[in-house]
Amino acid sequence: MTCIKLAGGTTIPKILNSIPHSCTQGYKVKLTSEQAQRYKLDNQIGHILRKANQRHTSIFSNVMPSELTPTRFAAMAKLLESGSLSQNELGRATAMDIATIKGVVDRLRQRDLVKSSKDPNDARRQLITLTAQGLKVIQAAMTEAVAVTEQTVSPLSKTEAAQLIKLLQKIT
Amino acid sequence: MTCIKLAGGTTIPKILNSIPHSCTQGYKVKLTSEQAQRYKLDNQIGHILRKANQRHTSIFSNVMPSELTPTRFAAMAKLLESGSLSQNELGRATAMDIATIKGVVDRLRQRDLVKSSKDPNDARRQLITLTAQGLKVIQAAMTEAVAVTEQTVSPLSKTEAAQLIKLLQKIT
DNA sequence: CTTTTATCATTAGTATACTAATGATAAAAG
DNA sequence: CTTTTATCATTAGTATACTAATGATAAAAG
Repeated sequence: MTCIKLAGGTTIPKILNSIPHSCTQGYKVKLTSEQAQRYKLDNQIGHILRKANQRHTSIFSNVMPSELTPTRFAAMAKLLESGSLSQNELGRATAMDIATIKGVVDRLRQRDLVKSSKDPNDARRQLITLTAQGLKVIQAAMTEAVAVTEQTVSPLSKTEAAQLIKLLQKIT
Repeated sequence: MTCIKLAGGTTIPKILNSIPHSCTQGYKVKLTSEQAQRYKLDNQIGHILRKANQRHTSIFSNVMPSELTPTRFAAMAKLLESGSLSQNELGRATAMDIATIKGVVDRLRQRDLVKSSKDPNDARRQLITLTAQGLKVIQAAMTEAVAVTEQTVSPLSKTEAAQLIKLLQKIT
């Protein structure tokens, strides 16, 4: 990359000069050399995470039936794992806040994949349960989920895929 | 994990038994042993990606001024890198589809961080440009972005962080 | 030049994903 | 038992993130 030298010895990418004239009035470069290194958006962890997530979601929707989204799958998979849970418990178990899990559960209910009932032991709680149809759907989806994961990590070797999962879990 | 044995030699986690009675009518286990291995939601790459992304977004909003979100930052950082771009070009450069980038640009315009003008050479295009204030904001934000990245990968060693970025880029 | 195709941007609709405020109920503290 | 605190769920609001349809304009094909 072509760089230019600033007073003080700091260099920044040349491309900075391409910002429009109207914006450069009183423009003062305050980037440290470290920042100049990290400058590229495409090397920022957040941006890459977002893009990786995007690709996974795309694979998911190609492989899975249209009634299932990643969050709906997560909620149903967790219900299969754990049995009935209150709505908030299900949210915590799938990393969704109370407002998000409510929307997900509402849409699953609309499609008759889960049902909710009052907890007899706690009047505050809605117990969320898989319906018979929901059970069928999530069982079939578990098979496809394997394919989604495989396709997502297909650019990686088995060792790399395991390494990636390990590292991601550390920053979660 | 406690497991139970099925006809055919396949085992599944015991916890499967905790699904409600109403759902187990006619229940047939169809999981392969491979699926039983991959069963846990928390080992699925998609789920971990989603959670890692969640943590990053949370760090971002703690560190950055409230007027900036990850996508707004990405759009403005790209404008700083590349100068004026058409709305669609900016979307492609930041991995946002046309509808998403429109919303982001609209909100940046509302806050007077970017402005748009007709491209004199192509009547279809809106040229998006940083405003003077937008330039100030994104420059200050670049400093903070370093902190966001550092905090996000803080559970990792430098080697691990570099490794993670390399692997993520491969599946993007 | 005219027709076809591609690109650009907008709009309506659906689905996450969060904050903040609210009211109901349960658990803990006194 | 009564007060305080915590938990549960709902609601309104804002912000990504996508699909699909639409109309305007530009580029390519004929």
